Amino acid sequence: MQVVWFKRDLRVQDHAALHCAARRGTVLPLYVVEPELWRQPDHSARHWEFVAETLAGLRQDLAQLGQPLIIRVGDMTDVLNRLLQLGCLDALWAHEETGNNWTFQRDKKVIAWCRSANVPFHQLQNHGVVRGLASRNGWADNWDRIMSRELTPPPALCPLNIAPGPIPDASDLGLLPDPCPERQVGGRLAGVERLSSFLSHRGETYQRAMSAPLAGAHACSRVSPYLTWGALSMREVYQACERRRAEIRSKGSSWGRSMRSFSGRLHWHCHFIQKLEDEPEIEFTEFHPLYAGLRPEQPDQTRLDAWANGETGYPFLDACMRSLRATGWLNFRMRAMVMSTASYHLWLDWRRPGQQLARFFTDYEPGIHWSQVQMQSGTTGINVARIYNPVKQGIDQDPTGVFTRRWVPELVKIPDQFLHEPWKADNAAEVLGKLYPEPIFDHVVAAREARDKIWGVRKEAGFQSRARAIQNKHGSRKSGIKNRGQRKPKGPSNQLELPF
DNA sequence: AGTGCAGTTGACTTT
DNA sequence: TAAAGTCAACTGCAC
Repeated sequence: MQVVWFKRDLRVQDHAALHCAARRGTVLPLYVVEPELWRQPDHSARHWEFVAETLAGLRQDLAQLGQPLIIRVGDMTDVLNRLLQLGCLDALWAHEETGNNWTFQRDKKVIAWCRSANVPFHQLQNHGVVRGLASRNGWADNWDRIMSRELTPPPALCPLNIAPGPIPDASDLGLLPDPCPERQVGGRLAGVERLSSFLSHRGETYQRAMSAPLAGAHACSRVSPYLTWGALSMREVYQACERRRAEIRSKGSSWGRSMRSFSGRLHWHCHFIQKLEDEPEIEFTEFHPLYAGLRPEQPDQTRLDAWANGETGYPFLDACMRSLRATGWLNFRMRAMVMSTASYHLWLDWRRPGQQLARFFTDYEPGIHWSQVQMQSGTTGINVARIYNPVKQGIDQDPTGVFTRRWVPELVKIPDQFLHEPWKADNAAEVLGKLYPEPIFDHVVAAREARDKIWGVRKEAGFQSRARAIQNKHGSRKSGIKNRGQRKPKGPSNQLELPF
C-alpha cells in the first residue's frame, strides 16, 4: 500500500505526493497527530484547533475521492511500525517539510526508519523551497517556473476497510487553554472563500490599507493560515493572483498596484522559508555570530509578561498585542513593531518573544517566522536595525484611535488628542497606574540605547566580511547590501545648465 | 513688487 | 517592513 503522509499540506488539490502515490497503487491517506510536536514551545492550541478543522474538511474531500483520511495519534515511527506489521506499507509519500527543529529531527528519524525497514520514502518538493540548494543565484526565476506549472489534479482512490480514527481535541493532547475568539476558521472551504473574496473585491485597497491594523484586517488577503497548513497550495494562490492581474489591467490603478504588491509578497513567502531550509540553526542561533549574547540570555519575566499581555503602557502597542491574542493575526507592519519593541526597547533575547509570537500567530510558518524575528531584532547582519516608534506608529496607523480604543477600553477617559501618549493628558493621574499601566520603558531613551548597541557591533572587527557571506548565502539577488552603492547614476537633468 | 524671515516640505544621509 | 537628522528649496506673510 502507498501511504501518503499528510503534514502541513492538508488538501487534495495540487498535492503531488497524493497524485504520484495514486499512480503507483492503492493509497492509504494518513495524518499522524504527534503529541510531542504539539507540546513544543512554538505550538499552541489555536494551531491545533485550526488544523483539526482543516482535517475534518480534508477527510471529507478524500472520502469524495474514494477513501477518507485515516488519523492516528502517536509517534510517527510507532505508527509506521504498526502499518508495516499489518503489511500495509509498501512505500511512504510526503512533501518535503521546512519546519522547526523538532520536525526536522523527526523527519531524520523517519528517513532512518524507512531505510532500516527497507521502505521507499518519496519526499516531493513543497511550494517553491529547494532542498539541498547550492546557491541563491537564479532562485527567483526558478520559483517563477515552479509556480507556473500546471496544478496537480486530485486522483481517484480505492476504498479501504480501515477505521478512520477520531480527531482529538486540544485538551486530549494536553494543550493549555488558548482562547482565540476571533480566530480564522480552518478548512479549505474557508481558505478558498478568503482567496476569492480578496481577489474579487477586498483586495482593491490592499496596497493602501494593509499597514493599518483595522483596515488591513479586511484589505489583506488573510490566506496565510491556509498556506501554512496547506489547505491552499502556493501554486494555486499565485496562479489565481496572476490571472487576476491580467484581468484587471484595464481597471483602475489601485487594483494594479495592489495585485503587484500581493504577488511580490507571495514571492517573499518562499524566499524566507528557504533561509530556514538552508540553515535550520536560525531557529536558535543568530544569523550573524557577533550578535550572539548581546542581550541577557534569560529574559526579564516581568517585562516579557507585560509585553505579551498587552500591558506595557503604550496604548497602540498593547492594542496590537491584545488584538493578536484574540484574533491570531496581525498585519505585517504591526508584527514587526511588536517584535521590535521586545528586542530593542525591552532588550529581551529574541528566542522567548519569538516563541510567544509563534504561539499567537494562527499562520505560524517557521521559516518566515524565525527569519523575521531575527530581522526585527537586528541579528541578521544583512539588514539595518529598524526600530519602530510605538507612539509614531499609533499616530500614523490609527489616527482616529478606533482600533486602540477597541482593545484598550480602560483609556475611555483619555481625550483623543492624547490617546497614544496618555501620560500627557490633564487627567493622566486618574487613569495611569490605576486602570492602565504607566509606560514600562521610555521609548525615546530605550530606542537610542538599543540603536547604539546594535550599531556598536557593526563597527567590530570582522563584522563586514561575515555579513557579506550571509548576504551571499541568504540574500535576495534583487535587493540587499550586495547591490547597495551600485545604483544607477542619475540621468541627465531635464533643466538646461548654462553658465549664464 | 521686492525683501527678509520663520516655518514647511522633500530628498537624502546617518544611525 | 524605521526614525531622526541635515540641508536646500519653497511658501506664506509682514513690511
